[in-house]
Amino acid sequence: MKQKFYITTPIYYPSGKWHLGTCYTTVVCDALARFKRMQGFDVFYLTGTDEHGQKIEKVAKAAAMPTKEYVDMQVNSLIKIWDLLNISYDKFIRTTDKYHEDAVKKIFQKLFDKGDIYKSEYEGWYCTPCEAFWTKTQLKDGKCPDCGREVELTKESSYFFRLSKYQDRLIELIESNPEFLQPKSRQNEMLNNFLKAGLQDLAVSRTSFKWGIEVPFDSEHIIYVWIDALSNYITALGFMSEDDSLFRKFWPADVHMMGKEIIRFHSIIWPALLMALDVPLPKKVYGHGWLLFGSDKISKSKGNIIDPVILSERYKVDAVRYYLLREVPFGQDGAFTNYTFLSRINSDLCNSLGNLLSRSTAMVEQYFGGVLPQRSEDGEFDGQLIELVNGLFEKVRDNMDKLLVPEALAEIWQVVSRANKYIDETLPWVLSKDAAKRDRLGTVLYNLIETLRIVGTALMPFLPDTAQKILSDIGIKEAPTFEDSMTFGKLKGGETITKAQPLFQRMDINKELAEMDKLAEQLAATKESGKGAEQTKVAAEQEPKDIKPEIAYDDFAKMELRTGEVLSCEKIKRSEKLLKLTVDVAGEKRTIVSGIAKSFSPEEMVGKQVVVVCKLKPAKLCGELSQGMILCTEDEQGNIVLVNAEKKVGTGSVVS
RNA sequence: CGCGGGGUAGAGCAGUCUGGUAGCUCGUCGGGCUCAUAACCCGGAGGUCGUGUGGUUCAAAUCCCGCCCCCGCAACCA
Repeated sequence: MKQKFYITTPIYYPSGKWHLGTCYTTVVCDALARFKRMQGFDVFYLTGTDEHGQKIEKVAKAAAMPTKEYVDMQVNSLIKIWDLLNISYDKFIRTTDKYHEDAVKKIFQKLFDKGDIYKSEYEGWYCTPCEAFWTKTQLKDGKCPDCGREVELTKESSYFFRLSKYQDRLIELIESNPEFLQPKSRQNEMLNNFLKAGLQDLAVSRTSFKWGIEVPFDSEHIIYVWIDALSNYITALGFMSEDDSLFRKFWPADVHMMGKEIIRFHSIIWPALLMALDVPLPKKVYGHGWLLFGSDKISKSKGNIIDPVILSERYKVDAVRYYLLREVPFGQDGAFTNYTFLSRINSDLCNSLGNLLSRSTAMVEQYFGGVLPQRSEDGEFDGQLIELVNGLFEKVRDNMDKLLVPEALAEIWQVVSRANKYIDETLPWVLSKDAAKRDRLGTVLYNLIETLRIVGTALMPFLPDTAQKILSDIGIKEAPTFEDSMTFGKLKGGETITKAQPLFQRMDINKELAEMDKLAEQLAATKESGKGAEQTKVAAEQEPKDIKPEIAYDDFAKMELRTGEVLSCEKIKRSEKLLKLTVDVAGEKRTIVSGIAKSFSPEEMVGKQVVVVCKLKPAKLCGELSQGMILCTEDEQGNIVLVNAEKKVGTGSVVS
């Protein structure tokens, strides 16, 4: 019987714009799923969306759309991204799917009947503008951690899950089963911070919003995210439905993959829920690190492009997949920059891999008319190459089994490098000039093409398009099996080979970085003039923290900041957000275009003192040339607030 | 004293458990080659391993102690 393998991504929250980070987990899971399938496992790969909750309700309202329409739109765009990225998921679950909602109700009912859910009161501090409850520990200086305003002690009726009851079993689970929660560093974090500190029962319903699944016996209450979202991993398999054959076949999950920020829910709440339901626990919960989007030190780039669609269309899907799979050390954070992205494409995909394919196939075409010769005369250097190639699959498998995806890829590139070196050692172009060395030449080329076959096969789970192209370039039509790939020497000879077109186009990095800068500027400009403040704010919140590198004082000193006085101000017709200001800075009149129209009328700006960034390269916004920038910040509601000197000072005063 | 991770060449990382020649990728410099996408191959330069001229030891990046700095977590950010 085939062994099964069930792997899941988290379900994603469709409240903002999708970006590269969203793709990371999904691409990693895809490579793992494809690799397992290739080994003959019966694989079920689940991904999906978590669509309920107050925030979705709000965002949809801000976008002036019915809630369901809004999530449909978001989900469609996500599915398009998955199609583009060649994600081979077996099922896409939406928490708004009827079967999921039904199963969640049954789960809730079952836990209630069992006594693991009870009704009580949720005492918390309520922030009226934010419509949010906070616990005492969440408050910042006794005020709302979101907006900083006063909160009032309020009671809300709520259903509670007896999480505390499972505390000891959870501690036992993590302590006695080190495989369950990975990487290991998270185990102590969970144990010390939460489990041993004592678990409190968990509020699992809300009355403050409507967009969700109703508690089956109490329509006032909506089932909160814990039970609604986490249970997707079993409802997707038909748990508590008429047909639960998939559940019986695939559960428990082999891996729940996720970003490190949500391992707490998956290693504490989720197992506890399963314990309460008498369902076996998943085998592994893995919290990977983040892809951070910092500014680009080396290129002084203005912005990193993190839109997966734009990147895939410009540089090919497999370039994006490769970057995600290779660059982020698993279990740690990795930083995305335009520069590291382009470098990876050039050095690994073009120079090493692409060039190997290109030079190898070119020689078969040139020296043997495009027909692969047979292996007939072994020689020096062959042994080392063949040994490395023969060991490749085992190494890749070992790494993949440990979820070490970048390491698995590194092993493949070891072989690619060795093959490039083999060409230099064997000097085929010298052999080609001596008729007596024809058999040896044929063998060298055979060895290269055979190496490419195995490399191409090994790449299938990671870079499906590229692997396919490599294999078809060397005359292989049928998809190879895992078995075939294990051993060197399966090619028969006689295959038709033509000089391959480049797999990836090599780029001039500096030029390309400049292009990316332009692109980033255009994107920023459309964002500026486009959507409403609320949506932009939500999208911004979704993005991970910007980790900026430290700068020297000198770098700071390069900026010239001066105070200025607004002499006149008018709206720019073509834009919702832009105002055109004329500002006096030390007697010099500058035109500055600023995206503050949502918060300021032109009239109220006149006469105000502002801080101006002077030496900024002028930029055209909506056809108007802007010579500088006005410093602003934003409050919690997304209102723009001007940054200013404490007292009125003379115009043109330097800010430092 | 909340818990945890980290500080190693210009950049990103391995090595630390089990002390013994500090390694990998990218970049940089020099050489080789001409099959190939100015790619490929070889070699060099560059590190007092955060710090204390701290302790243990024949020997410390590694073990112990003190200090400094960065980062993550603390009830839904992939």
